[in-house]
Amino acid sequence: MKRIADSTVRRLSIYLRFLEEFEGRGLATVSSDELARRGGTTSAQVRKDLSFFGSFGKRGLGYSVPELATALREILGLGREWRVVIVGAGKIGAALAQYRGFKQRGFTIVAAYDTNPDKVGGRLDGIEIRDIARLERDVAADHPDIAVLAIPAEGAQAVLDRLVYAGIKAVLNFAPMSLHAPSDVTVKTVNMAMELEGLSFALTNRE
Amino acid sequence: MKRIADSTVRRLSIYLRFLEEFEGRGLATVSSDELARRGGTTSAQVRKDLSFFGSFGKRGLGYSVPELATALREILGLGREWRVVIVGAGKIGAALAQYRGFKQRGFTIVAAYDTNPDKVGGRLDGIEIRDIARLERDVAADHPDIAVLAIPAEGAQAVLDRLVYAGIKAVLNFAPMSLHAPSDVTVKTVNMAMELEGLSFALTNRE
DNA sequence: ACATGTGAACTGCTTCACAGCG
DNA sequence: CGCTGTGAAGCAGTTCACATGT
Repeated sequence: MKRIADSTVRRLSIYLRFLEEFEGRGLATVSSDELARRGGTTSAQVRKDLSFFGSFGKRGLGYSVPELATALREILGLGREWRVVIVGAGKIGAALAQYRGFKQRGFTIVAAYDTNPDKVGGRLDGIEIRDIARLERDVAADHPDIAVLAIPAEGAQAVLDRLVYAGIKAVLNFAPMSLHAPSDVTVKTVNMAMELEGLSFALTNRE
Repeated sequence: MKRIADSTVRRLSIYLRFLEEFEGRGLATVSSDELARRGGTTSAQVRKDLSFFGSFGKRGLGYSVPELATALREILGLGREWRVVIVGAGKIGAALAQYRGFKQRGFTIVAAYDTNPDKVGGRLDGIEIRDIARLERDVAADHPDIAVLAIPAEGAQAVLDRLVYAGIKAVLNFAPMSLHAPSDVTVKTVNMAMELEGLSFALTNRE
């Protein structure tokens, strides 16, 4: 398959969110223009994004809401359950563990890991907190699909290396750090510090 | 000033993080190549990024670590304190309130807001939780610089509108929602659901 | 008539490659 | 000589505009 831009995938997520809202309201069809207005983009962009994957609309009419929603779920790989482990049972890990958006979209948290002996054996919103020493063994045995890194910057690269070695192919990183991984491993970093500095820059440099 | 790409600003944040690490280790100079390797980019990119703001290096030698760090802090507007309010005292709000990276970089949380009467009057890591009804009045009186939205998707646009009306110019949004604001208001959205779907897509569509 | 699907044009970010300077 | 700073070239993502199908 042709390489798809990151920005395109992100917009597909947005479109899907609106389509689900429309599904809930029982709307039958939607136009690229309507999706664009909601998502803060253009109708041409919407059509181009979809065109990478096929033709989902009817000329003169628009898109069938349920059909397009189904197609997008298929494209985004949301038809199946993804098994997620959270590494780090601190505040961020805890916030993630109880985040309802996970389950809702087919992401099941199967375990959490921490170094702190006081936390190990406890639970995070019902999820077992295990000793991080077991990380490799568990990953090799359970084959989770995605790991979420919710640990301080210092240890992040080392834990990522261990996860990669154990066979993990997708990582969501909350440590404020650039991480390096082989090209067959996808790493997405969410960095609050960076976003705040972006706001600081915007506030400082406007005419 | 010439318009600076978002990607450039994000990389400046990354460079600054490395420079601070180097400062701590007492290194005197660094080359664009070194910064590039650490940050997962190219030396040409590093030099181009910096070139938008001036000439900070010495040919044949590289950059003075403390000088470049100072310059970047200046560029990013980190020389001053930014006053932040958090809207939403749930799990995400709580995780943010105790996040040490804020204070460390000059972002001071001055207040938190919530609708829940059980929470109002309480504290979040020492920060007072106020009734959200006071939002406009407080913003008008205290002039915080940045608002962090840590509330469910449903109410997010309405609260953003109130913040904009009250005069806020920078918002960090954690609600899984596309938000619309006037062009003089900078909104950065951190959307975990979207990132997870990006990972799902990557796992699904690789050859 | 209306809205999609898509080549072509455009815009802007990244990479190249080398002149310039310490 | 080594590394920066920067025009020029290359490339990728966005926008345009219109032919196409209903």
